[in-house]
Amino acid sequence: MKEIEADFIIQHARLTHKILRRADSQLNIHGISFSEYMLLYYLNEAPNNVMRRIDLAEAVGISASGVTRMLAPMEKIKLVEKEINPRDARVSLVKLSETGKTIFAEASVTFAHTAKSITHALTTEQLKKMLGFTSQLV
Amino acid sequence: MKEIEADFIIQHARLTHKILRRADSQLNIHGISFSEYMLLYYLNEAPNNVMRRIDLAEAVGISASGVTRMLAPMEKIKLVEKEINPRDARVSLVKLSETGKTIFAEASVTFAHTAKSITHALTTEQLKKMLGFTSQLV
DNA sequence: GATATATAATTGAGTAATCAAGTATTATTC
DNA sequence: GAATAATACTTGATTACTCAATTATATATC
Repeated sequence: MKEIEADFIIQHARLTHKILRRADSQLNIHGISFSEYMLLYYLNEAPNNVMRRIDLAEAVGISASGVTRMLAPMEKIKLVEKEINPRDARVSLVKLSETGKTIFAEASVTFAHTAKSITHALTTEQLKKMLGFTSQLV
Repeated sequence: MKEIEADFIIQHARLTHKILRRADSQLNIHGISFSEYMLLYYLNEAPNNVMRRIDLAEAVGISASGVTRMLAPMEKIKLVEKEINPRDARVSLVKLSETGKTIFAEASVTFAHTAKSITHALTTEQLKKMLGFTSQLV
C-alpha cells in the first residue's frame, strides 16, 4: 500500500518544475522571471502598493536575503522604489512604481495565458476545488 | 473578476516553497536534500533500479547538466553507481546501490511523516481527488 | 558507406538562491 | 534607564542550479 501523501508531494514537485519552466520562458518577453512576477503580484495586491521586505519574503516564499538580492536589480530598472518607515528605522519599505505597475499589467496578460495553458485539462469547477484544497495547505 | 488559473499558479508556488523548506530540513537528518530524495525515489521505482541520466532529469524535472552535478556527490558517497550501456555508448546508466536503497527506505519514513504533516488539513478522499487533478496537469 | 543530423552526457561561465554572521534599531525586563 | 533580547535588513561565502558550447556516439539520408 502506497502512501498517498508522499505521492502527492512528489507529483506536486513535478508540476512545479513544469510551471516554473513554462512561466519563466513566457515572462521572459517582459524581462522578468516568475519569482519577480510573484513579487510584483504581491506588491500589486498590497494596500498602497507598499510592503515591508520581510513580508514580501514571507509572501513570495523566499528568505529575507533573497528579497534583498532580488530587489537590487528591480530597483535599478525602477520597477520598485525604496521607502523609509518613519515609525521604525529598521524597516525599509518597497513600493511598486508606476513603471512597475505597467510592466506588471502587461506581464499579467502573458501570465494569465500561461496559467490557462497549464490548467487547460481541468474545468473551472475542478480548478476552483483544487485552489480551495491548495489554500488549505499553504 | 479575477483569473482563477493565475491564482492557482500563485498558490501552487507558495505551497511549493513551504513543502521544499519543510522537506529539506526534515530529510537533512539523513544527509540528503529533497531533490536528492526525488532522484532516489525515481530510481527506486525504476525496473532493476536503473535509469538513464536523461530520463532521471526528465523525471525529477531538472536539466541534464543538473543531473550530472547532483549525481557526482551521490556517487562519491555510494548512494548510486554508474553503469555502462553496452548497446549505446553515449548513455551512462545510474543504478541505486544497496546503500542507496537503505538510505532511501529510512528517508521514506521521514518523508511520509513530513508529507502527512503538510497535508493533514485534507481528508484522504480530498487528497486523492487533488492528486488526480495534479496528475492531469503534470 | 560517407555525410549530415540527432542524442547523451559533460564542462565552463554565470545566476539565483541559501545560511550564518554582522549592523542598526526597537522593545522588554529588571 | 541600563542591559538584554528581538526584529529588519544586508553582506560574505557557498551551493544548486541554468544555458551554451563541446565531446562522443548513434541514426538517417543520399
